Amino acid sequence: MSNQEFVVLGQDGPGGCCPGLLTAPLAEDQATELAKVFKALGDPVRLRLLSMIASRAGGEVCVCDLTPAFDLSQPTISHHLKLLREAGLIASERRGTWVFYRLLPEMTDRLAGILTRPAGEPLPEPAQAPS
Amino acid sequence: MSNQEFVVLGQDGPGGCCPGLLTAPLAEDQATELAKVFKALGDPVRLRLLSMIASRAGGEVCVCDLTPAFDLSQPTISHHLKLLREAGLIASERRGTWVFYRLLPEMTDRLAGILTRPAGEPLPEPAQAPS
DNA sequence: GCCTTGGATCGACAGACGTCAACATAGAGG
DNA sequence: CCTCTATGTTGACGTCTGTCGATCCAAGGC
Repeated sequence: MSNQEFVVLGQDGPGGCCPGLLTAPLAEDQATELAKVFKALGDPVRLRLLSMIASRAGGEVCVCDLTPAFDLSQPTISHHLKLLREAGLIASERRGTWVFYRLLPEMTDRLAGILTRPAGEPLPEPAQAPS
Repeated sequence: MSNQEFVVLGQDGPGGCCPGLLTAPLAEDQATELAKVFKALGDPVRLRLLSMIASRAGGEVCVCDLTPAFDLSQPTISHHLKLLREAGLIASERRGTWVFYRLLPEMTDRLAGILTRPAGEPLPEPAQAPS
């Protein structure tokens, strides 16, 4: 069950966290890895699942509490949970009969950092004729 | 050209910004709107395009500077730019012969806020048997 | 007017994605 | 061992998405 295929993401610069996406042109392979995570977030069902998991007091949710919240079959929910897990956004653990999911805050933190622009952004000025 | 179909997103609570996604279960229509934006980010080409636009000194990029950076046809790049525009992430403006794109930082700011968890997150404790 | 150049749009096609029913698997409890 | 419940996996199906070539529109220069 704990076979999450962690997404590694082209690492943070040695000095601080996350080059940015908004500051540097973003290399091709970094873009590919990042896109997988954003793609996992690009579905309403998965967003709601993640939201339900993350906002749960105690930090863990049983699948049996997630499934009835949707008009979807159980295999479909399971499929979406798998995608979120493969994206490195959540982790699962079996305890007895039930499987519990919890948020992996490292990934959401990373995304938030990637989408945050640096404080001293240069003021935009109209560009001239291009090259 | 300025016909960006702004994504509205179920609004921020009156007191502060962005209920969170990580704090409350996220309503169905909010999830749908949010998913559109994340889906726009869920492609390596669009991520690189956004990155190139956002990191450009001056804040604006001509399409003619974006297209040659990819091994893709010009219509394909134009298609991706359209999706980013419809997601509310960028805006375009024609000046003379060329079309310039610029980042709309409101949307990336909003996403960053949505992915940021509140400071005092309760410590996760193993849950008991579910309902 | 015509031609050229920069971009957007259209139509088509292969591949990816969301969904389901059917089946498989893992514990719990007889 | 057998059965029942809770989840994951598989195979199939229709739809959406990324890509292209062909075409069209806008602006400039002749």
